[in-house]
Amino acid sequence: MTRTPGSKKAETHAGIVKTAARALRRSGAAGVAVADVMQQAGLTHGGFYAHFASRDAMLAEAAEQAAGESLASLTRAVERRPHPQTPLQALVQAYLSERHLQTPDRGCLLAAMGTDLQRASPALRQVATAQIRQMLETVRAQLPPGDRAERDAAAVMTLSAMVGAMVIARAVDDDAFAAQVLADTRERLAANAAPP
Amino acid sequence: MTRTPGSKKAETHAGIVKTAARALRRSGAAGVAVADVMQQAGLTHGGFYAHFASRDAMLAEAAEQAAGESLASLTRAVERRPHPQTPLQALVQAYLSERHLQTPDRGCLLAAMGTDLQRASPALRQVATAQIRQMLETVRAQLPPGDRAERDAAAVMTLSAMVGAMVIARAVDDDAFAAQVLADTRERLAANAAPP
DNA sequence: GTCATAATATGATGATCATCATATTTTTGA
DNA sequence: TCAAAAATATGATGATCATCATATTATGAC
Repeated sequence: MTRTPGSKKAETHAGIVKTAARALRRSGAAGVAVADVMQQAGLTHGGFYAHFASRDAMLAEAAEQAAGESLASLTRAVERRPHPQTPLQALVQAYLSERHLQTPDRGCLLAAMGTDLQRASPALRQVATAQIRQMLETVRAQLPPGDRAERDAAAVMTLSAMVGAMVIARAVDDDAFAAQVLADTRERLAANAAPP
Repeated sequence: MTRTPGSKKAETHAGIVKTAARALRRSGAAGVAVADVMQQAGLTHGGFYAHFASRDAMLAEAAEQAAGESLASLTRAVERRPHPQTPLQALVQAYLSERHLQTPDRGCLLAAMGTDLQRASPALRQVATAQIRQMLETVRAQLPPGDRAERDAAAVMTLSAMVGAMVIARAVDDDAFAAQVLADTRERLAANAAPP
């Protein structure tokens, strides 16, 4: 009835979701093929519907996994920041880094497939909405003090700029231009955060 | 040999491109089907390859059309701004408007399918890169004076925030939240632009 | 070790889609 | 008006893909 102890199914399921979370960021929502994900997870396509009600359901789980991973990675970057850096600087630098630019499949879901969400299934959008709220909360927690509305607005603007800059940097076919977009946005966000 | 005067082919071609420019923003790069575009343009699918070497080639032309349309619309908004508004305010308000939120197929290409570009054909990326440079130039032209590097950086940050905010606002499944994201970003960008 | 059952694999099925070959219609120059 | 050329339509073809039906294999209780 409930899950037998020692059952392997949950592990297999989690493996598929992890694989799908990478695929979703590498290929976008429309680019994820059920059979490909199963193969990359070391399985064949047939067992898929023993794990998910539909491809959409898998994508929703994958999105949650992906967003969780990248939020954890940002939090880690803030915790392990080198001494002179403020928490906000650490967060912004980690997000707008060369490393993040080059590894979409390990990074932020929004930067990888954010524009697919406006066309996505309700389940996927719901997951994404919750994750966006969490990201905003994480950014807000690093901001200097101020009244509530002001901090909220600053968090929204900061997250928007981070996401937009990464979308643009990944879109262009000129590496130097991409690097400049990231550098300029990092610099201006830092300037905003610390007005001396 | 060259185009006969009075030939209708160029008009038909332009019509297909215009239709495709809408479809590209409505459905994303992966969602545009050749036969659908042709039908929406009032034609059948068979003639397609008399107009384009491939689907990719059509998408590249469509992207150029789309970006041109939306840049023109932004420029118009700046020119026709009501009196007390600065040019930058007019631009930001037009971009981060409820109207733009609701009509992706008439708006900014980046907000509609920006995250597809990292996976797009070289031809499409090249068009997109050129259009991003033009958008940056347009933003820069509205900024208050300052040295060159400073204005460039401010333009990059402003465009990034505009694009990111629209991507986020369209992604979420909560209208009030979406409106708040736009409002907060508008407010903070205005504050940045006019530091008294 | 054996058997019931859970988990996974094999192998369709029908739909969608880009592309192309060929036929038909429209246009144009005389 | 009429035929050559241009433009568009009709109708494959083969590929990809989500989903499902059925067969096979692995697992754990006894």
